[in-house]
Amino acid sequence: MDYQYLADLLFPNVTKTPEDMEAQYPPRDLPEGAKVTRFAPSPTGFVHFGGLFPSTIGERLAHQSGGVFLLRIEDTDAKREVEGAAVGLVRTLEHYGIYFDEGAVIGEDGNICDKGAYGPYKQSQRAEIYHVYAKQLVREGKAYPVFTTQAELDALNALDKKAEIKAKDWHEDDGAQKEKMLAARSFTIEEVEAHLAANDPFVLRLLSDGDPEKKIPFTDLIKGKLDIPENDEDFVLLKSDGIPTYHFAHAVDDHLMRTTHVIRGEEWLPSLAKHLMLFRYLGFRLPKYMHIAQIMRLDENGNKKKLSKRDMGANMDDYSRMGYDPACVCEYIMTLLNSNYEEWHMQNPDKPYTEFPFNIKKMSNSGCLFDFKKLNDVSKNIISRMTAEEVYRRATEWANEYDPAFGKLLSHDADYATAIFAIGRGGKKPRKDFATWAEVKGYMGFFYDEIFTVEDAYAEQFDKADIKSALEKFLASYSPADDMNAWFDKIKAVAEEIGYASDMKQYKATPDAFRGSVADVSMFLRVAVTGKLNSPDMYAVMQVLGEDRVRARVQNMIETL
RNA sequence: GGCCCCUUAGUCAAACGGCUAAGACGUCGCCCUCUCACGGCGAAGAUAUGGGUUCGAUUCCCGUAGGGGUCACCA
Repeated sequence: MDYQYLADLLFPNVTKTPEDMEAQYPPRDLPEGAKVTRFAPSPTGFVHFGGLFPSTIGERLAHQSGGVFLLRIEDTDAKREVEGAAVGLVRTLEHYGIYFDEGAVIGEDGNICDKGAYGPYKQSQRAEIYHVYAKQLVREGKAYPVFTTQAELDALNALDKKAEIKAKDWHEDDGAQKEKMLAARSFTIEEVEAHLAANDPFVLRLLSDGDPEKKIPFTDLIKGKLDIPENDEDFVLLKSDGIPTYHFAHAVDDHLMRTTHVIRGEEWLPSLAKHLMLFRYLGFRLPKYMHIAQIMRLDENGNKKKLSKRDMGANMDDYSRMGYDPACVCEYIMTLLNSNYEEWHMQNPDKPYTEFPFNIKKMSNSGCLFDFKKLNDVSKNIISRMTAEEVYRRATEWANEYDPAFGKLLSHDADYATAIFAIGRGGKKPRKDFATWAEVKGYMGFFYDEIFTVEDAYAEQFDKADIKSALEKFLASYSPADDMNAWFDKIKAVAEEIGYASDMKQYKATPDAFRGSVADVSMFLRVAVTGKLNSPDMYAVMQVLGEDRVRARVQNMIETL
């Protein structure tokens, strides 16, 4: 067979050569050891929690080494593409502090556009480039066309692929599949000419020379040494619309974009053999690979399952809705990514995670379960270290979007709100009251008369006459000018006046000698003033609330009893 | 089913082949304390399993089991 002739027949318009491509996309001029990484999502929806892992790793490795981190949009499947998804992806990644040096960025018109010399960065715009290499492979007898009629193609597209595959009985189908593949390899130039004349579409398949009995030694940066069986499948390179499959695009793009480290999920491990063959056929130098373990969830039977789109916690936008601060999510991701991160963070509590020396060797090779409890703990710690102003700003931002009524209350008096957030903040042992901005309202909503309420039931467990008399006595002596000790001495005095113990040690030793204790008196005040059974320090609460509100609420309680 | 990956407490995990197998989250108890939160102290809890190699195995090798992934003109 005259492969040069076949190549010209199939790709008459391709005049450029791989050498031209090499000249157009030369090796990058970067310092020794600089890594070029990329995030390459397909624009089929939102950013998945699992997607934040490879992108965080890529970002860290590139920027830590003085390299380049780029975004490539893998939109080779027009059928699955979701309108506007690419823009959404970029915005969400930005929300989590992930920025790209190069690739697809959001332009001034709000649409995706290119930045950098190695583009285009949308695969759908790179058809010409792929065809150069496709033609080269045909010319070398390493790839061949398989024709179908338009009618057959339409029928194929109409099938629900996933459902069809699921129903398939693999071991019975295997042999037939193979025979079909081998049959497709034999064709004549005349047949090709006839098909082309009839305008029949074709796919381009790789002509595999592999033997799966033979194993290729391979080292993955995370998984370690692996033995990969050679690929023996004539897989599709170009689909009938001329757009490449993932495999072909991966080889061409990552070579021409000069990617040094390919970071992707371990679900790609089974197709690695295809990629090894492609890089060999194309004469490309193989990049380093990092196949990262999947994030798992528990299914109803208690088994681990890959965290997938529909699962709780999969959509990164959900975290915003739930009120998780992006900084907290990033922190949690770092703890999962590098096992020594937490130790480092304890030693460097004030440094941002970008200063942490990210280490590929410290990455886990097995999939971990997503743990909200741990996320909450990490979040509480981070928020507890923020200043009151910062907490106010972020909580208000969140509320304005997801709870506008509460957002309005917060915004109405910034100083008041900030004073509330300042309670118990700062110092070595700050309060850790909330892990999400959504919890803020429940914690401090009582400071606002608009949403302040008292559950009647709270007073039921005490003697109403005692409560009333304690509150009245409190009002008689209360002065906002008192310092904390003076304030508490007055509470103790009230306790004694109504026959309650003012000394807790004494009360605990002989509880039967008293009707109650100063703790109970404090509780009367707490219920009256906060409407809750627990609250931050009552002195601090009253100071922030101010005399008018305190008196009004206590008075109201007295009248209600 | 074939192929591939994985396996240390409930979860995340540390341990050049070498002390009583770290630490964090969670759980429970005690202390501190005007309640809560914080903090302090403590407890329970793990090398899936069977063989080998070795003076010695969580670590290396083989088998078994379990879990996961993948097998498209999807990525």
